[in-house]
Amino acid sequence: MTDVDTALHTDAARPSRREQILRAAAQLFAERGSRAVGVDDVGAAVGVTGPAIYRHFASKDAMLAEMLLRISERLLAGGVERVAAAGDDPLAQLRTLIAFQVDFALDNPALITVHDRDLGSLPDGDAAQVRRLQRRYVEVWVGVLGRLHPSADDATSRARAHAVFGLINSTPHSAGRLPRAQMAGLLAAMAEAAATS
Amino acid sequence: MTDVDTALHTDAARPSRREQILRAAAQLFAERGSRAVGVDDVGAAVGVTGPAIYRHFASKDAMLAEMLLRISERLLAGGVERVAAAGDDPLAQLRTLIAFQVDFALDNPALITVHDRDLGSLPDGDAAQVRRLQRRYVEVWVGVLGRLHPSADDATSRARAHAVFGLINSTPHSAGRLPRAQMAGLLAAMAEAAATS
DNA sequence: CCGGGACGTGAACCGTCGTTAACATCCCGC
DNA sequence: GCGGGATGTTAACGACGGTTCACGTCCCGG
Repeated sequence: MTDVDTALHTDAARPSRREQILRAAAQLFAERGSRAVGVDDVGAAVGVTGPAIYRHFASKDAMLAEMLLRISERLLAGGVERVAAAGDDPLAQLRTLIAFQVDFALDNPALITVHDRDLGSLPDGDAAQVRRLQRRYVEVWVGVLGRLHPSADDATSRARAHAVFGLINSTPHSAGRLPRAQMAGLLAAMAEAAATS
Repeated sequence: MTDVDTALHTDAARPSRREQILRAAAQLFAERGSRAVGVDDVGAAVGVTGPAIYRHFASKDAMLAEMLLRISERLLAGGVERVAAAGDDPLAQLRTLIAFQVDFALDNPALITVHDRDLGSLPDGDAAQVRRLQRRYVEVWVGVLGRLHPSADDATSRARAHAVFGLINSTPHSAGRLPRAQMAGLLAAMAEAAATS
């Protein structure tokens, strides 16, 4: 299909418009919150007027939806892949999961912020889909944490997982103040200590 | 001053209106985000029409401002007080800080959520004041963490503090699934492990 | 008992913002 | 080189939401 061709061309090859828009929007949404950012602001950020956006997205909500869906999919896919590649040792799996999440959080503090702040301003359908993906990602962690703490029930493992997410996803609050490598090491060490405690 | 008298009377004695409104607003803001909540919604939540709110608050922003200021002040005051009461041992200080923050996070998940999601939708002046209070609270933690890790610089301690906040403040994401005492124990243990790692 | 302040109400005002419409422009393939 | 699709622009529409207004009611102190 020419559809797919075009899509591949525009989406991947050149980082063109649509992608620029998504990136700029992510930045703005993270800074001010999606509801506080106007279509005109997003347009201006890529050197275009507001309504021009509707050539690339059906609506503002659709923009936010695609953004959140991508993040959730990336996290889930990455998590599954890392765990699978880590062999059978739960501790090794935990370490690779932590490293993965830390990298993501350091590379995309803006996405982290938007991800859990603006989920609520999403149309019900999309919100549900994002939540499904999030839940599956959490379950990956729950599995690993469960094997690491055989006596703990799933509810405890889930709470532990959320706590570790909170720890690692603190990057938007403490960003840039520390060299990346140092920050990565610190977060990884803290996360592992917390997860195995 | 009659001012103070009245304030004390209305604010403390009876949990009347103004207070009801603040509580209801906190709940709604936490669920949907302050910008997605209309004045009418807040009014309806306390059995009153929208405009009635302007008998108690100068504006919607003023409501949010008072909410965030109170939280920040409560945290700072509580933190300072606990540390002072804990003697000289940095580990004892850390433990009491953690217990304090865990209690707060478990008692007020809604406030936690609003606190760092809606700070951005605050008039510049109020936002700055809230940030000042936050900073001072963080500094309390930084002091303790610094004494606990003598070789670490302040930037590291600050990052550590934010990470621990993220860990403990994960309560809105994993609320209610675990009995409170169990959740408190889990979070405290994880936080201590992370902070001392 | 009566005058005023606290508290509410419904209606109207007005700015903001997402979205659409009508109209250009540019460029690529036939 | 010509027609059409992709991409933008400006202007306008319509809804929503914060805020104000004019008007009631209730109650309490002199």
